[in-house]
Amino acid sequence: MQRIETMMEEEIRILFAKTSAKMRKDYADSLREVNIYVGQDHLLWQLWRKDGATQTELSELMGCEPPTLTNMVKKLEAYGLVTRKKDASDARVTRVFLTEKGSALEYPIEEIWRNHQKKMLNGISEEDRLTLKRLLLQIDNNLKI
Amino acid sequence: MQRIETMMEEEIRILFAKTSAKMRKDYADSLREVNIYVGQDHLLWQLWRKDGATQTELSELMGCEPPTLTNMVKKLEAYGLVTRKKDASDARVTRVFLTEKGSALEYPIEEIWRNHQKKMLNGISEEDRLTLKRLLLQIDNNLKI
DNA sequence: GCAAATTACTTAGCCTGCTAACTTAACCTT
DNA sequence: AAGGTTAAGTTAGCAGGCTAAGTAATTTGC
Repeated sequence: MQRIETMMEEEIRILFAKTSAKMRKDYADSLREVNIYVGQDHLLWQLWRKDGATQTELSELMGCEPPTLTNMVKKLEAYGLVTRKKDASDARVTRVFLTEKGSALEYPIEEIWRNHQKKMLNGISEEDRLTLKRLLLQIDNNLKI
Repeated sequence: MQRIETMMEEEIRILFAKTSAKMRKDYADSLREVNIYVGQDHLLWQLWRKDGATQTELSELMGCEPPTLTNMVKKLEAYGLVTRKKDASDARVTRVFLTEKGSALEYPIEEIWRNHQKKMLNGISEEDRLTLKRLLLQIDNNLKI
């Protein structure tokens, strides 16, 4: 009994890691069409919702550490998708703005999202989707602290 | 209607990415206790099951690309956890073996796994665990090809 | 039996992502 | 107003992970 449960937990852990890695890989392939890497779309998404956000705001929204954001912004700046401007009222703060090229990616990337979601959730009922969502939230919550 | 479904899919996609990133992070913290990085435990695990596996076998079992494996093995070799030996019958093949230090990590790392699984699945019923497993398998399968 | 194709692995060069340690600017606090 | 603390970013250095291109050994196919 105990043995079976332990085995199942192991399988879930491994399955979870395996599935999320595969999702990421599959997604990376799609994003290559628009010359973007996984994670960068997330940053752009935040800017589509709030252009001119500060780097601290962005790293909090994205759930990543400040150095990760610094690097990513630098790269997107090198690609010509965003620009950085120092905040007028607080010289410590840097705000990130979309360029025209960065804004133009919104629709193509949303299209990639839609396709990816459709592919990933194919054949899964509405009820199961709700359950999956609930379980993910619970796991997410279990990992707090 | 359509709008709601689209939003939910977006949330699942984002939630999934968020939760798996958090799992990885939380897990990385635990593994730091034994001076190991996420992914390296997976390689060691394969060797505990099959010491002396070839690199191609390992990269297939782990679902990663050969260069990823080359790098990881190199690092574990530098740490003194594994050694590499050329195969006698086929000079192209490299086999990976555990050192004593590498074997010794089996129990501590299994303990970390158990704790992590317990924490992650806390409060989730047996039925829900089965559902989660089924959904993960389905998503995994959807992403094939 | 020898050239061509395949296999196993490596190298180089990107990327995300992390921690630790640092800089600079702003804010308290006495 | 000087000195310490906090806050926002950066730099350096290390991981995993990828693709593209290269090397060397083994098969295959004529």
